[in-house]
Amino acid sequence: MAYTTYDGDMTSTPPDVKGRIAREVARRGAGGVEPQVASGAPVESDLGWALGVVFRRYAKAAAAALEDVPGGPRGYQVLATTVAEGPRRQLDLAAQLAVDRTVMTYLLDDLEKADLVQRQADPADRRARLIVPTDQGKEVLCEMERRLSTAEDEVLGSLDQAERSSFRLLLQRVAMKANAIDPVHNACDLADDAVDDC
Amino acid sequence: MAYTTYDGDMTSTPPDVKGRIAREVARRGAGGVEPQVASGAPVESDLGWALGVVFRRYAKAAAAALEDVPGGPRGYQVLATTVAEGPRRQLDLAAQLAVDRTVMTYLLDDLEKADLVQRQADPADRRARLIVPTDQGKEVLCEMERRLSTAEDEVLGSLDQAERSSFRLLLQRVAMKANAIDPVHNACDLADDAVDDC
DNA sequence: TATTGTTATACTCTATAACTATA
DNA sequence: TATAGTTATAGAGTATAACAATA
Repeated sequence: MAYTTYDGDMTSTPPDVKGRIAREVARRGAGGVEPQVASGAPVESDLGWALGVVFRRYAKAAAAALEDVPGGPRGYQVLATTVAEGPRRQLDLAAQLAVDRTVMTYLLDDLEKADLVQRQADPADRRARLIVPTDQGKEVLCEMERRLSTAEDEVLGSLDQAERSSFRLLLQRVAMKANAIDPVHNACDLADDAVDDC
Repeated sequence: MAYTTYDGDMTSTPPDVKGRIAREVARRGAGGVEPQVASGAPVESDLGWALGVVFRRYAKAAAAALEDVPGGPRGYQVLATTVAEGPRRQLDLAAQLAVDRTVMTYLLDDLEKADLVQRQADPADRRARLIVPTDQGKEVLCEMERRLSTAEDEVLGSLDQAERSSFRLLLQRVAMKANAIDPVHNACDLADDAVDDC
């Protein structure tokens, strides 16, 4: 029957929502004292469920938008990073994108086969390879970003413009903090050669 | 070296953030016309990255909080659902939690082994099994919910009280919409026997 | 000796298919 | 015949370990 893919869990149905409501009702119905949460707004309490649903929905939309890119979202990330930050060594790229270096090998094989990036010898270290985007890679990236932008709008469809930016802002702050606590990437050098049109 | 686990992608480092900044700078530096986004707030635009980071962080915290529950977050969900909604048939539970029925079998094996739930014969259909939580299961659930609540607070640590509830509200709305578009569960009958203290 | 990148292999988790027992 | 649940197995995706080339 094929259900959705495992996603690190905490997604799927909101058990707590209903659970908490049920227990709320039970307490009140039993004539118990008003519990901690005063109002009847227990729905907003299930962060895990909401987070999972939204994340899954976005991941799905993004995957669909990027389906023809080798490696999917990861291929996009490699492309986006190398275009934005210039040539990167394979291992650095792997670390920055939180991809195992062995996986990075396969990923780059696919991207190179599709002529989106190239592996070039690093003049400074003959062991290392520099990953550089091809012209076609840059073009494809532009298209991808357009599609991703559409996907984002789709996901946030229920919010008006003001709410949308408010949500993004709050989410961003939470993300920054989370990323600071448990950073994914260490190499945070913002050195850059700028990139042309898009 | 062991990196993080694949999570459906779109997580890890923010390639677009830097990318868009770089391209913004490039455009302006080149004396180009002011592009669509007027202000210098391109950071808030990377929904995918922020969503991924926050989701991953929460998933990690939740998994840690639930590490001693068989099946982890899924085991918790089974427990929470059966406690909140009463006995459920195995297949219904699987559908509701978006878990394959074959996976549900293993999951319940583990939960039953740990004496958190029981499989009981359904009087109405001798093929079916009703999943009911044990007393110990209910107790464990209470503890789990306490821990999850702590985990939630941790994740939202950078927001003050007002921002926090605003964020939850907006997220909830986005989630409701997403869930409506692509519903995970069909059986939305809110029938319930209430449950005792917690 | 340590590091970059590759390859081969093992492991984890999920989905498919075939089976038993009921309906 | 169709459905609830189980089992075995195949499949996708990731991580580990051993290797060649270079530092």
